[in-house]
Amino acid sequence: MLNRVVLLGRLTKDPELRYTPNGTAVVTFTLAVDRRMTNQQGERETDFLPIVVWSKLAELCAQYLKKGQQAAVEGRIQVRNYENKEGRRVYVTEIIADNVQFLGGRQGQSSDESYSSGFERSAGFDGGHSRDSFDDNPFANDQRPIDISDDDLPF
Amino acid sequence: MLNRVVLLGRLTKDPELRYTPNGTAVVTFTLAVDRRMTNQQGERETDFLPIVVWSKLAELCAQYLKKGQQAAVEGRIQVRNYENKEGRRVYVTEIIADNVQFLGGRQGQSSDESYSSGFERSAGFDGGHSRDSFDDNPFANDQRPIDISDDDLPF
Amino acid sequence: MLNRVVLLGRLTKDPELRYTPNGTAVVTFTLAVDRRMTNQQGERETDFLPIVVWSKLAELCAQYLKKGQQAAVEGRIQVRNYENKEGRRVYVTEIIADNVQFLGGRQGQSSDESYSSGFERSAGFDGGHSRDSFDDNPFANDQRPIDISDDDLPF
Amino acid sequence: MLNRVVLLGRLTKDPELRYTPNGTAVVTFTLAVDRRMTNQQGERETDFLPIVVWSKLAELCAQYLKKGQQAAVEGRIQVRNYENKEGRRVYVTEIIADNVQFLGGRQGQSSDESYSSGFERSAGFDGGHSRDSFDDNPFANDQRPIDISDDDLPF
DNA sequence: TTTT
DNA sequence: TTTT
Repeated sequence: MLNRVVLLGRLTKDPELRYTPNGTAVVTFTLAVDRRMTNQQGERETDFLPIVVWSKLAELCAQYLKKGQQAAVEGRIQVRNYENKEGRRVYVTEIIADNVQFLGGRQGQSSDESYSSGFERSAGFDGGHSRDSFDDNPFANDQRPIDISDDDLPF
Repeated sequence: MLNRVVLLGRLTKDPELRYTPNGTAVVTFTLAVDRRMTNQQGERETDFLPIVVWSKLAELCAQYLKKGQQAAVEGRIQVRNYENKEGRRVYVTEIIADNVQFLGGRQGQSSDESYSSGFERSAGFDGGHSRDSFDDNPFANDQRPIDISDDDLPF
Repeated sequence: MLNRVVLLGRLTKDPELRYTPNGTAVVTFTLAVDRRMTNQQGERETDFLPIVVWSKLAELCAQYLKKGQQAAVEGRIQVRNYENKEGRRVYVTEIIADNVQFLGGRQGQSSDESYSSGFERSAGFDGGHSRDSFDDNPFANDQRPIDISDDDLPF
Repeated sequence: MLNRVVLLGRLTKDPELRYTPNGTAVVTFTLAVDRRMTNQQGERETDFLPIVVWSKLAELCAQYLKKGQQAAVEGRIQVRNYENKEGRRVYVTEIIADNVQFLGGRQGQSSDESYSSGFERSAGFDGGHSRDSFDDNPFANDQRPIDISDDDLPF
């Protein structure tokens, strides 16, 4: 009915660009959004929110956004679910963006850093964690199998 | 930094009111929000979004909102995580509401229905389902142990 | 860049449907939106916000919305300006809606009331007021000459 | 009831800081927000939206925001009206902000430029225009008499 | 697991 | 100029 989200934060990594079998572009990235209020211990916490962008805008994001850069994201919250290898239904909450504004990157942005973030990514997000443990992590949307169905298209 | 959500939908059940050890009220409910677009099969899908409301507003929600009623909810998206009994970290995405507007209920609202939904609630939300299967469900926020910590307070 | 508005309020009158020379539908109405806080005198004030809707959605609004009904409106703020008959530039702030949700009408809604509001409308909105006094009123968007230009189309 | 706005744009001038008789800070500035769509002539238009910020946040804005800088603004739309010297009621639409995020300034930001924008301001916003013509301009909120009433406080 |  |  009415489902609108506006976020401002920073990319935790370079965006991941993929294509559906039909050739539609999809980009995913995580936006680190600081909370305005500090917690009881006086620390500022951060929410890590998974963003999904489709089509032309996806390609623009892949081209212009990099790890550490600020972005404003507008879209809607959506819940996707799938069955993991243990036969459990896993629910994933994502923001499907229809407007992304690229804001200035971080100050000392060197191409080195960009490269290294590319490397981190190809080396695997998941580090020493087992694949399974991520499957139940709703933010591990970058880990899901490459076969994005064209059913996921939001239009 | 900037994290704003506005939703319009219907309650899937009566809200659940609880209190922290310190006596702060918390209400949780699920909002069924229809998507604007139909999917490839021409069906209109629905997102079920977990809402959390604190303090005075929580008590107003518990008092005035009932299963099936429409509500407009304004707040922010937040991610909570905890360890389930299998030692896995489970992530839960919720909307922490700071403004809830009560819109007209459904037409043929009989007190019977209200009563029965009240009964369901006091009888336990979880019914015949196993505890485990809920633990990895990010929307199963009502299933988490009764001991809501005062650390969860968003102010 | 990013310009998003979400409102919840009531129509002060039936919507006004018009067509551009090209045949595109435009609907305008005013949404009465109560403020959450009361003022220093303890009164609850209301903002009267001019809404503009184009195309198919305009026709749906004209068909389903009536004076007194609640609506949720999503869109963007826009400023239009024109020259009045005294040669002064007049600025008008409006919300260009791209999503309107029709919420329940007022309780005792009789067809009589609908009829009478329809009558008021066809009898002329402007009543005994002079044309001039409206021209400098930014909310008098319904008073502007019937010749809506196709340049006003937001797409 | 529900009235939420989120904007992303650039300051057209340095913010104007003033104080109510009671000593509460108010800052006003205009945010230039580009439209996403170009018009029929293929030009990208811009909306100039008047922002008002109160209290502590006002002082932070005065301190950190400068002409040309990007800001994300969250708040609500409000309509104020007053009588101009000709006895006409003038309506002013403003965004009352309750969250302002300071984003990177423009590239070559020299203190010179800041100074010059300060100068422009003290020289008068109004340039060669007559006072009267501004009075009917809803964006001329910086021109209104210095006597901001404490009644304008939004809390 | 779900609302109309 | 206004809605409940």
